Amino acid sequence: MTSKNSNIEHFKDTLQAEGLRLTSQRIAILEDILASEEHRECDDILFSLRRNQISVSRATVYRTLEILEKGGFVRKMNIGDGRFRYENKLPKPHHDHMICLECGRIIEFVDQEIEARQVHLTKQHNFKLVRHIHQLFGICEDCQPAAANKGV
Amino acid sequence: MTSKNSNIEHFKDTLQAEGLRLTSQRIAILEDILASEEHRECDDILFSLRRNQISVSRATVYRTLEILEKGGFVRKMNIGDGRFRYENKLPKPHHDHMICLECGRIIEFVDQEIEARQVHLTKQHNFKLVRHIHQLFGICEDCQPAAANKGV
DNA sequence: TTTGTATTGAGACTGAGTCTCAATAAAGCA
DNA sequence: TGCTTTATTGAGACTCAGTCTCAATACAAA
Repeated sequence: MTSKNSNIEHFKDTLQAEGLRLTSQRIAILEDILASEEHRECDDILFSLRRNQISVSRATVYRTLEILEKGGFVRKMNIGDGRFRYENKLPKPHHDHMICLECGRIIEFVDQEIEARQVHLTKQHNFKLVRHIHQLFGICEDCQPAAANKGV
Repeated sequence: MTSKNSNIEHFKDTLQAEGLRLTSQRIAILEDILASEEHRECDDILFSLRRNQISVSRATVYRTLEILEKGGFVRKMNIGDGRFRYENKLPKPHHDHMICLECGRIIEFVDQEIEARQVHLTKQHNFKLVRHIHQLFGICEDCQPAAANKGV
């Protein structure tokens, strides 16, 4: 609760620094994201808000997600299926993702050796690394029996 | 030329095996792709064909790219900007990409250590690895002076 | 050559995400 | 507190890559 409130305070400061206003919609969206550890698409967030009797338009969710992304509150990710996912970024160190092709489950991972190799490789090409995407697609533990039955 | 013809033969076999027909449009699209080492989007291929006086509809290019992808002739890639890129996959071993945020240039790379770590990490999670995406975004050598002037 | 059917082209359609604009509501100020 | 300025919101129009439809065309087996 304390950390949640401090996040709201931090958000307030971020908005003020940019000359943006603190609205009930923006707070509701941030709170909804802080309360979830999932990797959700815009409509998941929209419907989650609606379940809590909070009515916000889709446009406002997209607009707020953009502000939250720029402010470092959420991470926007593309898993290649045409829709962006957003995850609560605040308490988390950097990580990449394993994505189950069967059930969509997302497992987070980090590996220092890979991180170091990336730096090494980009240096070789005199390429200034800004960010990276590393996604491992496959079948998660739970889906392997099911996938085998389907001949995958 | 010999290898190009053998690729066309291979394509012919692939089509036949699936009960699909060998049409002039399909050959033209494959030839255009075989002649390029770039990572192009659908319209780049379409316009390249038009420059060579070959008229094919956009729908047919998309349909053929799907067949070529399934047959292992092309690789479809998503660099997160909302449009898919296609690259000639035939003579190439597996590789990943560094993508310049300034000019869009794509540099290919492979690293056996990273490949090995991926296998190791997925095994730890009892996750069956099928494919992966590893993209390093940043500023390429040529764009670094330009980017510095813009304050990037 | 005929015939059955896969393929093509043109344009309608889809769906995620963005934009527009009138109505609303923060927030600084009197 | 009320006033005023201007950012924000909501609804729906719009965009754009990619897919689908369907009548016309053209492979390819006989």
